[in-house]
Amino acid sequence: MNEKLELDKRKAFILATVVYEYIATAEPVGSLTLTQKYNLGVSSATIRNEMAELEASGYLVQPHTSAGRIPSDAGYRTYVDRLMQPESLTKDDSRRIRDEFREASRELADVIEQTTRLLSGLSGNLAIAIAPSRDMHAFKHVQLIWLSARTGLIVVVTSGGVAAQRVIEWTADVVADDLTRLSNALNSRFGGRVMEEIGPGDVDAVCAELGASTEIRDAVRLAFAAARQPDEPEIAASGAQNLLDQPEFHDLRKLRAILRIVEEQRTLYDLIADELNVEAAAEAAPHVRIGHELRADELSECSVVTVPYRFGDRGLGVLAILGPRRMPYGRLIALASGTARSLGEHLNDVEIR
Amino acid sequence: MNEKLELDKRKAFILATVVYEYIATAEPVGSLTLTQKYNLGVSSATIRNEMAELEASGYLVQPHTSAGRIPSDAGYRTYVDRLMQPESLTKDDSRRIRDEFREASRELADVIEQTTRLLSGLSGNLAIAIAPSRDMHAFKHVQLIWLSARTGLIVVVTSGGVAAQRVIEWTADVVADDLTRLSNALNSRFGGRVMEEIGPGDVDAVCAELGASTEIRDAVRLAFAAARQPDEPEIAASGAQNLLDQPEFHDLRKLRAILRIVEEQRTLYDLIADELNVEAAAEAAPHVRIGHELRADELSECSVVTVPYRFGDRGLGVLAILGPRRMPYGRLIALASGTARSLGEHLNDVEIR
DNA sequence: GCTTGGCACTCCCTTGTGTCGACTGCTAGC
DNA sequence: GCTAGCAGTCGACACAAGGGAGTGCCAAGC
Repeated sequence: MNEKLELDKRKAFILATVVYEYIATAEPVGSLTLTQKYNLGVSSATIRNEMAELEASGYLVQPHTSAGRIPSDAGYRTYVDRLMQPESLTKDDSRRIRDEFREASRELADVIEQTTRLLSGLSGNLAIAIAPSRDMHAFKHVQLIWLSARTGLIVVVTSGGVAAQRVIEWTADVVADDLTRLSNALNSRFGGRVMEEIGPGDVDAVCAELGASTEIRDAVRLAFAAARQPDEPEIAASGAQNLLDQPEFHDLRKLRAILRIVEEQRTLYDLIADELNVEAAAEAAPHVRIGHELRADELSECSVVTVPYRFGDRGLGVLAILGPRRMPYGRLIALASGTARSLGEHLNDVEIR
Repeated sequence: MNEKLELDKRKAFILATVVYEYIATAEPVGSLTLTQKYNLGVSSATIRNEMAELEASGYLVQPHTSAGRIPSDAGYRTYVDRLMQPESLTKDDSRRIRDEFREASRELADVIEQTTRLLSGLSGNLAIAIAPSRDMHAFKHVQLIWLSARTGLIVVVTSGGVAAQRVIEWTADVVADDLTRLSNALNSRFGGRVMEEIGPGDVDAVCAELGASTEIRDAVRLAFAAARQPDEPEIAASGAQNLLDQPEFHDLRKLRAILRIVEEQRTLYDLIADELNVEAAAEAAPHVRIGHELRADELSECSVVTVPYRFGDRGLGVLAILGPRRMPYGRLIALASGTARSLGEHLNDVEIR
């Protein structure tokens, strides 16, 4: 790969057209195709010269001598950053998104999953969603419920809904009144706070005041910990079978590598989650990572579009679309952004105030 | 397909060996292979005659003239029903199952998913689990929780854990005391009952006695309905990428058809759920369906092993393994049965009494 | 009458060959 | 700087030949 010479207008147009055409056809693009299908005003020989220079500069590559050119990572990157024209949602997509969220669940986990289904259906790729971070949720309510002398239930509610619930078994008998008093004390102490402000120490303090047993204290601690940070990352993915339609995944090894990533939620989470930190402060803008930019060999022929979405000022989640590098970036960015916006609005609507 | 003549001992052995060998190698089995790898005491010519008769009777088929034989659905069926020797769990599998459940979650949805992960890992196929039916769960507790004048939370607890929870918004102000009184009334009325005995009429009666608003009544009704019968079937599947390793799924069309079935939970549920009814009364025995017995064209080259599992006397779920017809039935039946047993025990342990 | 060795036959799969077509790079001329 | 023309490269495809695995059948043997 040589020096990246600044692209003159014609080179830029040729590069953009090659990317566009390759995305559409999945076939290497030759000089003749370009002159025939697009009005370039010059002959194919000229295009050949230009394409040779674009290849020397690292924007295009040639699969083999007698084939046309396909974009390199750098070619896609330039296309996405500078050449492509932004698209907006079509009326139809817009309507489908609106309709979907009109009937969406109030339950966070369900919403997340439903959203990936919607987005994978619209985009024809694999869609992923990470639930909004919970640290900024407002504490709403905690209730310890007496089920029997040796069992109870604890429920923590935040502005995002039921954030933790668990059944507890105790080794010593517990009285219902004690649980009620503790619930009341916790509620009055924590009311108005944001979840990230409530640490184990705060729980301990309240429990100590009321003389709660260590068993009860531990249960409350665990519930609050789970409310802030669930055991497993809250993530959903769907539409893996869409990838089968893409010619680049007809190679079984690549397909297997990707399916493995999707089934292992942890790696999937890691793949997307850096967006949570990077973009936390910045404006919620779509972000595209192409091929090797994903820093995963299995994904070197993939691209990912990520869009953070806001849950009021109460947390940040991420939507993502994963597909072949040869993806319609403009449309997918519009889809992801539009869906993220509607998702944010929906979450706002179902927020507990 | 002709008359199914009763198999004499030698035919039975040959059929069993062909199935066994084909399961192991995925290659059509010829007469020479049989005489060389297995001690049959007769020449390959004799085997050829026998195999021709087995084919005439419908137990074997020949992919093409110059190939060996592979089992037909009927061949697999006979193998599974009468020829195969039952296997028991290996020490190693046994240990892995035990270890897994030792650390398993108490949360039903998590357990189900964890189980499919375990079973797909052990079996190298696609594993599916349907959560136990809830009708026989014992009602334990219902709690209406006041969050604010216009919002509340309702939680229904059964012997299986938290069966329903939902946040409710009201259009008229609600007083905390009313919710508490209603909770108490519902609890004392329904205590000791089984969920299937609690209908909307019963809820209405209690609400009417306490003069609860129609809004509150509807919320309670919905919560009880959801506790008995969730909106979506509770089902989990994992290990789809295992199927990629099987040569029969290297054909992309077949693969896509199967992935589609797996991603559509509804069809997956329908595929497995008849076991719930059929086996409800019978003893919890493994059941194998082979090829066309599945009554789905896309699955004509697949088999499914299903094993019901009991949650005490309180409900019935199903574990299933889906894979190519050419699956190691003995091992998979042992794995599914063993996992189902451990799952039942685990659920019993975490049951709320 | 069952079994067996032998043999002709079938058909898939692999390999090799040749043709075709797409595309390139280069050169000479405008 | 652009273009037409041309030779060269290489993959895709079709086709034929050969090898190999396996069969069915038959005649001979125990």
